[in-house]
Amino acid sequence: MKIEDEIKQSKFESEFHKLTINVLFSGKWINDVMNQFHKQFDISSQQYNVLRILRGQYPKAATVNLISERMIDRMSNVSRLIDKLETKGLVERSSCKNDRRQVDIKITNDGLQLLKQIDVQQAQIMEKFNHLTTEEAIQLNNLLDKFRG
Amino acid sequence: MKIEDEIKQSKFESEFHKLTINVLFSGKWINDVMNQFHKQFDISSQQYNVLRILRGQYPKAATVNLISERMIDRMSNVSRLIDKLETKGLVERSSCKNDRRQVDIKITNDGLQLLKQIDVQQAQIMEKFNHLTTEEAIQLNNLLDKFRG
DNA sequence: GTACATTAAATGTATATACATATATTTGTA
DNA sequence: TACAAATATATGTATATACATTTAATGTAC
Repeated sequence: MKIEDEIKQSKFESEFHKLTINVLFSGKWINDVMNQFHKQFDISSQQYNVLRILRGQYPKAATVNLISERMIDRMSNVSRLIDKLETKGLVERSSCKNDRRQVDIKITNDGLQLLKQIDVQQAQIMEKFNHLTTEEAIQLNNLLDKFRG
Repeated sequence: MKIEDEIKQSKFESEFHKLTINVLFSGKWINDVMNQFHKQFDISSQQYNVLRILRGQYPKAATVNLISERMIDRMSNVSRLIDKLETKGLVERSSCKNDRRQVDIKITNDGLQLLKQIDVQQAQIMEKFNHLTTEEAIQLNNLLDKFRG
């Protein structure tokens, strides 16, 4: 569906103005899709993002800082996200020996299990959302990178 | 900057998975840029979006429903956004004669003035952010529309 | 070693958001 | 007409987010 129709606006000041709105809208759209999907697993998309980062480090631990740097949403409050995940038993904290300011965060077996469970369904659902060829996806990735400068 | 570097992730499951993250990231990125910019005018990007919609209708009034349909972020609580704008004297509410359930919302002169003031600076700033040719912008708009399906 | 700046993480707080529910009005229909 | 269903907006509430501040540990200059 064209962005003009999505937000019922027929005219834009320029192709670039339209693009700004299109990027904003598409970001929110995919964010909603993901949030909706993750809800059934009782985690937010941000929490999912943290779990993915921790699995990427596994079996090494990660620090709050490392997680922040790799998150899609930089503004997130990682400490409190970790609180939530810790309460659910999906991650565990332990103080870092080398630098006692830091906190080592590791994904638990339960966390890894949950991700595995999500992976399967996510792959299926993402299939349905993929309306682009690989060529087009590459092109879109490159244009978005260039858009941000 | 490539998305790989933005979130320090070198590998993605597929070009499409990377794309999902790229769209999410780019949306949040432009959202942050806009929020930061609008802050100096003491309004949020959502409030700005509402003002733009109201200017588009001017001198006609708009209803809460019409605004909702045209907003970039559909999930917004338009009633409370209008509260904020009304307090600042940028919009005014009046009950609709034809249908007393509806509320007529109109941008005030102060609201129009503020938008005019924002327009000038926004155009300048957006210039700096435009790293694409018109051809590329058109292409990116089309690919995003196709991405959402 | 002491003093001061820097860094890592956590916390406080105000505002924003998501989602359910309430209130008022209108519409459709028996 | 009466009464249920639908619609438009507003409100209640729990959670999330943005941003400033705090606490603790480390690094650095003297």
